[in-house]
Amino acid sequence: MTEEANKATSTSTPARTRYAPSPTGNPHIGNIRTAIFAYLWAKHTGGQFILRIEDTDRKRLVEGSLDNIKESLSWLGLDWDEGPDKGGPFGPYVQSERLDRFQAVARQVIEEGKAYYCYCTPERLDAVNKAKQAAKQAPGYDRHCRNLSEEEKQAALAEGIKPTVRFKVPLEGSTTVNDLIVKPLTVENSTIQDAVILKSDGYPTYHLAHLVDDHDMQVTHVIRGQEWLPSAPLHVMIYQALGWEIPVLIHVPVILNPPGQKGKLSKRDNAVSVSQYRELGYLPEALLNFLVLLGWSYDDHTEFFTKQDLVEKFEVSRIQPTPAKFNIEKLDWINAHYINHVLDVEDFARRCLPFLAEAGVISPEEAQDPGDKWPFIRAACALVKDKVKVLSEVPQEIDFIFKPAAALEYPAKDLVGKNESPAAAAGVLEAAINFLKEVPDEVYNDREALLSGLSDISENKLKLTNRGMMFWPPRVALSGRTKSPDLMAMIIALGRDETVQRLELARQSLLNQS
RNA sequence: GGCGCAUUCGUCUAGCGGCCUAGGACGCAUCCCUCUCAAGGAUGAGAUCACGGGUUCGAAUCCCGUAUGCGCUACCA
Repeated sequence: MTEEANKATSTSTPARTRYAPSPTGNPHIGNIRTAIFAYLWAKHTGGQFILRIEDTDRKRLVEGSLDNIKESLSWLGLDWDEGPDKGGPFGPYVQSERLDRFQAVARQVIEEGKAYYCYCTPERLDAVNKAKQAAKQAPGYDRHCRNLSEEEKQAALAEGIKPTVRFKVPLEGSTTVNDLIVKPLTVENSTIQDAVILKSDGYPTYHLAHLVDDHDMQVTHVIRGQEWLPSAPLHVMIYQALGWEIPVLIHVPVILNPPGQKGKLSKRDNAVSVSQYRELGYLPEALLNFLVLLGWSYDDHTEFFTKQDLVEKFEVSRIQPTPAKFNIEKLDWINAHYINHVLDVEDFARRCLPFLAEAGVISPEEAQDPGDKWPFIRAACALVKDKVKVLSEVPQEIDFIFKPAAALEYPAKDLVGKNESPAAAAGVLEAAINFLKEVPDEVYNDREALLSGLSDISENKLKLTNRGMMFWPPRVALSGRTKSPDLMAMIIALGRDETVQRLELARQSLLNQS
């Protein structure tokens, strides 16, 4: 590692990083991952993470975006130290509220002869582009206004044209961009356009705005998407023109579509926003864990990281320069791991509440405050905690618990299962009913005791050849399905009355059948 | 079209010149556990490190070309 890189990744100086989205809708999961990297690096070094809103394109604003952005970050646990409506020493943190500053900087560079007013109309720009393309030249601005005479300027102003401001790119030499994860990039200055830095409506473009703000807000590491790499040389030139120190640049690769699909992760066939994953039943800790591992690794074997682990172990230099494909199967695995092995029953059940309400299994009021029903709901959720991948699967897995016994619908032949005849299955049910009716509460509510009690009936009383024959009919009778949660757990969760009633109902239907 | 970045099992990755006959994980297959489904445990298939040239005693690791992928080429970010 070079000395410069060493300094850039040093943890002895607190880093100031930022997430600077445009309020143009729900933030894309790829941008969110970039935000995660920026957050982790700031926290790892004991620095600050800044949220800044880049709303300089008035045409693309989408109502409610800011709330979406804030909610996405909050849900994932990415709290920002400075930002809109939170404030901070370098506010405001919304670019449309900083116009004076951008315009002042633009004026300054013009006065220093490093930028100029451009009076070209969109029509002329378009014509120039077309002409260049027809001549098989690279498209771009022809620098027509770069050396306008005083008369020409006056004439344009007299016409009422509102000029833009363009940066005067040096005609000769080359510019080098140093990036922490991508190799140094050197380009000939002659290939760079005189980009617009201030639009005719008085708003800055990204090139000016982000740079001024990063400088003013003392951002030390610019962590952004790789789509910015081609314009990074321009940014370096502007920094140099301004005489400002260039922050450490880190261009993070994009996230690609899953195997089989081409291109960047797109919403056509995939969920691309944090809120979508939330609705699909993914846990924030799992999404965070997964996203971080998409393009970053700690070592050759660690897969699970809490936010705390990540803050401790995250290194920007270990971000992969290669775009990664989004692989939902791994996300599922990670999510299942958190549900099955990290969450406790109480926590899990609480997180299931909104999904149960959404599916109509419980009422919205109960989801808000389950009250007396909480132990029952919790027990129901506990039944499937170890088999579910996402929270949204829970309702369909346990709705049978909430239905009245008579509402369970299933083919009577399912009850027979491994038994030879409906009569045999009915016999099993009868024995189970008799047992469960009479057993004392301590036994009824003890999983192990129930198991041995039923096993005893199977082996000694009914002389069945395997336990499956004993457990199958009650399983179907209680759940109405052939794939169900643990039998003992269902018996306990349903309670004695409901259990016996369901078993009895099933027994009757078998008797009618035979 | 031009410019740029990238390239290790299907996927995410470890690897920063000899420890690599390339390691881990997801997924897949088989087996074990077992009252169904999961979970868990074990085993296995799966990459001549995109391809072709160099450099070197020695290359997945360095250099150059080609191919492929991705990005940029706006008064959008």
